[in-house]
Amino acid sequence: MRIAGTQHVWRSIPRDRGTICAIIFHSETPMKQEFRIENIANYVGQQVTLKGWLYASTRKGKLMFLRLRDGTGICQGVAYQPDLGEELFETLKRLGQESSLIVTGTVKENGRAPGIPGGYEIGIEAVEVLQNVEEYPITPKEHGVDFLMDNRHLWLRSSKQWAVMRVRATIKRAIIDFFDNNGFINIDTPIITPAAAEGTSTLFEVDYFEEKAYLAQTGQLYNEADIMAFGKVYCFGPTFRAEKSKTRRHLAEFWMVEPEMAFFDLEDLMDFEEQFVSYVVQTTIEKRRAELEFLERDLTVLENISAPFPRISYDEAIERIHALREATDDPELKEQLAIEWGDDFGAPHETELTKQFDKPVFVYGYPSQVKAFYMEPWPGRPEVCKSVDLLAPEGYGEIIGGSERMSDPDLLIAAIERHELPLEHYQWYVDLRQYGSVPHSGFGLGLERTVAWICGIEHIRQTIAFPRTLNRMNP
RNA sequence: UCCUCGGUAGCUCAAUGGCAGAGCAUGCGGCUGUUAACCGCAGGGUUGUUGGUUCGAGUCCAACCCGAGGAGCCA
Repeated sequence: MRIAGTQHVWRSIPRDRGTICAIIFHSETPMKQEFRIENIANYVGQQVTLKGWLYASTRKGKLMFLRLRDGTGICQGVAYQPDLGEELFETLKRLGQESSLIVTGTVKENGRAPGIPGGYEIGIEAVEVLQNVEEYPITPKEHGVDFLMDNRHLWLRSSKQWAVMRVRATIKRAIIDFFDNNGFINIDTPIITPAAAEGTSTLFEVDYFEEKAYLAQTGQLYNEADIMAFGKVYCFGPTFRAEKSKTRRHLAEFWMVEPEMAFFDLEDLMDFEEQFVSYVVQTTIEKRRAELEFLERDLTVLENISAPFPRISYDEAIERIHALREATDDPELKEQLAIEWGDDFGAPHETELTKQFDKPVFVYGYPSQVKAFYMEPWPGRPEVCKSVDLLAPEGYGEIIGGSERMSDPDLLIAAIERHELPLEHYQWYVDLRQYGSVPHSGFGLGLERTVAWICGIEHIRQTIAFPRTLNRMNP
């Protein structure tokens, strides 16, 4: 992990008296200072060189406005024919959208100038055209989803998609920082696994040297082994679900961060989760305000996200949904909200429930029958488990699922048998309860759902560069 | 897997069963403060596929293909 403004350079040293060593060099200026649009405010009055692409252009006679991208932002370039000369101005006039170019000019402050961040423009003095583009498919007009997804490799250049990916990267970084700064160690868990880890979802099958194997749906079970060695761990990687699900919050391949903590009970887990989510949201607002504002996200809603979050039991949630169902006059909603104790929540239940809160809400103590086999039973209520989901507000639904894990080996074996899972594949997992078992808890947070919520965007497919959905694997 | 909607120019969409259209994009021309600019001219079509009804099908019927929204399932 690189820290801002620093760089670690590994230089291997030749063998010297039988030892191999390495020296870490530390420097304040990792790279030659290059102009970047995101830092344009620091360059007012200076001549800069912008290496990038033409995002859009418009002109009015001998005056021309070019919207330029360099990967870090968008800024306006202004070209005036009498200053530039006829030949260069003609060249600019003929540039198509997404032409690659190197522009030299002087930065000026101007409130009228659009961009991210806006308010600055470059008075163009010279241009080197690397490639002039004839006809770029994505025009600055409306397009359909199918077309845009077919052109996802180009769509990523569009400013909204670009802004979402910038926010995503920051969220991911904030997640990693939070764990690294709170005593966690990052351990990678396997992607190829011999059996369904949770026994609850459909998996992608792969051929593993002529033996059946599956793409991982979670790293959690391995995390449980890891905490007995390291105390607190997290894994953060791709996760695969083969459900033929077709909704705005489902991907076949998505990224999940899963922390696991030894000597942690359900109460500790909720305390920890609300600190974690608050940190991620506040850090993202701080570092990506321009992008979130460009996405027209209501930041007052996000600024309110701080611990503590409301906590309700599954029993209370069911009562609230029953009351909502009584109160509504909409027959369709009445139908959708039908639920009995013991059922899992569907999307409409979560949506209506979370509308009652302006922060994420914990729902704890789900019926064991709707949850994975490894969750600790509630003391005195064996039909309920020590699970907790965190539901995001504004209808974004479950972003975290977690629980206290079973710590008793006999209970665990019984649960594995009850779920008809192959015990031989779980023997190592049972071992963890036989050699120094401790109470422990953990959770999984879906990165894309979190990005969708923080960015305030409709569909999860726009929160990952190249989404894998039921009907799409290309590009 | 189920329900609903859609597929016409590169893109977004029109077209009572009767000549295949517009805007954007592209090319050419005009304009000194544009924000998806504006004005004029030009080129651009196997109407998703197959079959059927009809004097005549983009339009009606059937099957299939592809996509979208939702449900279930899931984080």
